[in-house]
Amino acid sequence: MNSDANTRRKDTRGEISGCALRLFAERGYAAVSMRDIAEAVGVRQGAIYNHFASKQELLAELMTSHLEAVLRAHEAALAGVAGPVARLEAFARFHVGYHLDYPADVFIAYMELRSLEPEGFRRINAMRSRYEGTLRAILAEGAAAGLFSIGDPAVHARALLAMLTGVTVWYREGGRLDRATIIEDYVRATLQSVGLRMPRGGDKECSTQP
Amino acid sequence: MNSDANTRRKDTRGEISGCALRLFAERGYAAVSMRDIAEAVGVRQGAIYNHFASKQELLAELMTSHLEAVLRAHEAALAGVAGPVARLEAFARFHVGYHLDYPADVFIAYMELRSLEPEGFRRINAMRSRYEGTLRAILAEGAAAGLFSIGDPAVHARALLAMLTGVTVWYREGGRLDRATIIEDYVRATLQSVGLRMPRGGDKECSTQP
DNA sequence: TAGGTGAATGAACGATCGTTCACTGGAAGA
DNA sequence: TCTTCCAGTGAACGATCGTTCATTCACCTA
Repeated sequence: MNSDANTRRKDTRGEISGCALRLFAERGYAAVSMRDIAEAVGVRQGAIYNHFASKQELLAELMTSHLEAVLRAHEAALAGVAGPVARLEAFARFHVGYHLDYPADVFIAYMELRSLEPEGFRRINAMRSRYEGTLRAILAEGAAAGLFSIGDPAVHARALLAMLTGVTVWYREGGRLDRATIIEDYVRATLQSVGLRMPRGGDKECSTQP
Repeated sequence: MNSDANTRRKDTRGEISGCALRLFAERGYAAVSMRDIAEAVGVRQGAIYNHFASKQELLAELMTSHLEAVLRAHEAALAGVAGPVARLEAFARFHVGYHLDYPADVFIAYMELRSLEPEGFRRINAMRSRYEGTLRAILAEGAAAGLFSIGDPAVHARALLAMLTGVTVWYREGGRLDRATIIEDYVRATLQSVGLRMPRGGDKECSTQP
């Protein structure tokens, strides 16, 4: 029963993170109290402070670990992919897929930046800028090579990030459309937005067939 | 001095709306207190209740009047415009332009839906759905006519709305790019995203010139 | 000039906020 | 078996929350 004990061993810290993540995403940082989080975990409010120094640190921790995971996964997804077109497609595919898998993490990282106090804001905003910068670089490279037809690369990068991230706002598991279809739609919109035609021929191109 | 008196006559209700709008947009509904709003207006907190029944009603009022204005302006912008391509361009041009003019209103209407209590939520969400529906109809019509190359029209509509609305997140007056340039970039991205090439020839097409 | 009216005040309310802390209980190491 | 020690408790703190209300004030009408 030793491994069982290890498996079942309560991971209060992890549960606090998970519940706080969900609640912050649902209602917003300011609208969630430490008592709400404690109740969701199944402890009293004092217990949280055995694991996190403050509500603010809890938020910063959630955002930091999320952004570190995003940057790691993002670098892995683009590693070895060469050329602006292929890299843009890989970026879009990764971004939407990751956001479908971790909607709450992403939503918080985008929405609650303003809830961070200056120090945490600077650190976490720098990580976000790094991510945005890689997309901007792809777009600038493609435009310089004459492959993309876009206006300002920085504007287009922000436009695409907003579009791709927006999937978290409406997507719900078990809805009308499956994950793969949604990703393909967003990838298509992304590639076409820079003036490309579809990556591959016209399979499943038709939009009106049921 | 009569007209002067009328002109200078204090419009406390209007000032409360304006300050609340700005503060809600900056910090979020839950993070702004009635005392914060009162201080911004220059009155004590009790005075607000002479004009609004509650904080919740104040939020609902802001969102309702904004959405009514958007729907009115949107219908005017699309009136008489025929054909999916022209209508899509008009939609994108209107949406970005309006959002550049009223970023705080728009930001609140998108972000604070979850802060509304059930009744207000239903009413205001219905208005938002109406707006989204007109874009979805344009896309479906264009796809059915074989003009647009898109996946699911509902997905693409949400993708475009997220992209176009995202301009409010980063745009600041007096920045590097002027209003007209930004609008053109977003219009181009929108039209190209459905598989169209640029609306008009190649003037100011180059993306790398300074 | 007297009376009426709507807006602003400022103190107060009960509730809830983030946070602290002396304590308790139970499992791990000696 | 005894000791140690961390995690959890539950009450309490000062502050702040949305809201109320008796009162005061300034202005319009008659």
